[in-house]
Amino acid sequence: MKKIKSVATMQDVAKEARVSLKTVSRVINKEPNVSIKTIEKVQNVIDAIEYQPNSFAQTLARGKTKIIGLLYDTPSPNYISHVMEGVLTQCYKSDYEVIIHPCRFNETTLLRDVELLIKRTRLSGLITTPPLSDKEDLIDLLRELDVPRVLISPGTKEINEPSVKTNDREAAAQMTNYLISKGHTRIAFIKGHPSHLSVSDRVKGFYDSLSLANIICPNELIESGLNSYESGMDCAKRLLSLKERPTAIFAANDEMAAGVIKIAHQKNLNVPEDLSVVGFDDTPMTQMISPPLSTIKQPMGLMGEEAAKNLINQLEKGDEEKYIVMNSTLIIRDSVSEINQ
Amino acid sequence: MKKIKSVATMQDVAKEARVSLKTVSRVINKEPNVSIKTIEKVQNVIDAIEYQPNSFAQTLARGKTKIIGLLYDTPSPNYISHVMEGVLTQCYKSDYEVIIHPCRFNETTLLRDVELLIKRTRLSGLITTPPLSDKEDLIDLLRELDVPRVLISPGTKEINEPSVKTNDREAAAQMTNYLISKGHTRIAFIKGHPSHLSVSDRVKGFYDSLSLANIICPNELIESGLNSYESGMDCAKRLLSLKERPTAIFAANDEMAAGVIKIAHQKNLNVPEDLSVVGFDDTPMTQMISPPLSTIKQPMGLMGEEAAKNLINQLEKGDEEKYIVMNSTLIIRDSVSEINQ
DNA sequence: TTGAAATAAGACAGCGTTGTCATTTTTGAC
DNA sequence: GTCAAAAATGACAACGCTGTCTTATTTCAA
Repeated sequence: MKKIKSVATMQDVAKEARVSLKTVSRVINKEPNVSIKTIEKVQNVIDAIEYQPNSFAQTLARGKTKIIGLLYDTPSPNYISHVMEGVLTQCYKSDYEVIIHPCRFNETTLLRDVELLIKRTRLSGLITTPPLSDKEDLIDLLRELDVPRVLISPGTKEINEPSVKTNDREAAAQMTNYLISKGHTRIAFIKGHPSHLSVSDRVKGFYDSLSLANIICPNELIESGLNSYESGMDCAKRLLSLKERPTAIFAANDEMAAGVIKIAHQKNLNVPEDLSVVGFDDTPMTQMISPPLSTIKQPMGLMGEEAAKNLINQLEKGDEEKYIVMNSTLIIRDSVSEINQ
Repeated sequence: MKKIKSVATMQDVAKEARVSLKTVSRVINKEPNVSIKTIEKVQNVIDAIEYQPNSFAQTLARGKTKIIGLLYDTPSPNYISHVMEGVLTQCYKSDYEVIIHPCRFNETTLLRDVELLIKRTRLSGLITTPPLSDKEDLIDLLRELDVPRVLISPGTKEINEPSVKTNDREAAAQMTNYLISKGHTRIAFIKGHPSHLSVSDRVKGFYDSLSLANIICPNELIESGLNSYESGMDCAKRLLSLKERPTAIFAANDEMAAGVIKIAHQKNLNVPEDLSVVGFDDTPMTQMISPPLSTIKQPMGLMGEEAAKNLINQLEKGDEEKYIVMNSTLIIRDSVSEINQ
């Protein structure tokens, strides 16, 4: 059974334009040494017959792919879908395909899995999202396999890898300043999941701000959550049972902050009158709870774009490791009130 | 510069196993007419040198791809990421790649865009999500181009296309029954965005239940929202200013329901004591607002899986159009209370 | 034991590109 | 007008696999 050729090939273009295959190839890839006249001639034919290069043939002939992998492990749907959108837009512009690959941080087969993915798809570069960006054995593997990569929001500072991060520490400090400016001095902090370094590190900015203001934060005011709504409730229960209650609670993400508000209401505390609460991430839900939560917004879409841009530059121009830092911004809503004593 | 061959090729396997290229190919593709002895011999070599077929060469030789496209247009991040996960798992199992493609429903270039996507990537099948599943000119295009396809949650009943839907109508009726069973008779409904047929159609189940219970619903109790939190607030403002207020409000999605609760609180109405509210979708936020919202949960991940399964069956076994209906389930929380008069 | 049918294995061309190298054409200084 | 250098174009193999067709081997009834 003969295949019916449904789409035009380079052969067709060449014949129609009365040039060689190679010349068409040159035009398509914008290689030098083609006369303007020829370029026009060929381009006209390409447009006329709507020729689209066969990327599989290209890949085979070139010996390398134009595919970028995006690794993720159930961060919030909100986070991943925005980052993904950014990556997709950018890759689309540069003619790269994206392969989205869900992973399970804890599965023992993770490394093996990723290695197979790389071999199978021959992808040419990889973007990781938290918490995978902090998984050292994974990063080691990529380094070993010599896979160009960009890590989104790795938690560790010293990491020597191309990455895109936000200035969470500064933003957390700003938010703390804001609380202090409202008169709060007894401020609690709920840290994030220990394996989500980028989240659990947010406490640093908190300390920065406090020490600048000469406020000492007793240990009892620092809780460790697991990023979930439920864990936020648990931490809040403890914090709000303290003999001397905090007047404000800063949670390392919005879900936990929502848990705090829930418990506050259960204990008949009004937010923000009796207790100020702030979160981190600006998930859509923050506008729907009451009171609307003050929080910090990361430019997630842009981070995806920057990561892709960075990676593509590595691939095409051989640009070396680059660290990009983007700005998170304070979103002030109604969950904080002034304290006057 | 000679390329360094980093991965094994079929050639290597053939040489090592002392058979022809074609025989290796047969083993890999599980073609008949290979002796068990040979299969084992070849398989051993494959395992030993960790050979992975080059999918680009395969594709080129076979003349068709193993790629499935997933089209989406900003439904909620929650929705798309779950559906995506389902599609990915299923495709992964069957060795298909997935290309995720964001679209803009309203952009005039949409059709052109999708056509280019198809030509460029040579994808062999396509899955659409709402609201794209209802865009007739898009579906027509796919039919014209003869692209195998599965629509997720198309709104129109009569559509003659392979699809995966939920029994939203029945679920909405159940939810209404539930409200009626709690003594409510004056129940309002907030419809969804008109171009999201699957959402805006949810009102039908509402009517089904009412007429079965011989309850007449005056027009003033039917509002049209736009799926957003804000539009939910707008509708609620109107509904709660009615001379005779509804005792319960059923919103076609959770965001709008959250908007209703917000307005109720603003008007000093307690939910559920003074007003019962229910939603649709079971977004995570429903557990974090107060009170936690009763709602309807779609098996989003499974829908993605089924859609992919359905499509792959079409592609490989030539199975014809298939309509799959899945069950949505009621999630009862604390936003409804009994009425006693 | 023979021979025809069934089964197993291989040779080779092609899929649609790009890289390398060879060839032709153009350019411009003298 | 000449000729060397530069620019433009082309021929052809290769990328790694699969489809088609051919050939070798095994099976088993008579």
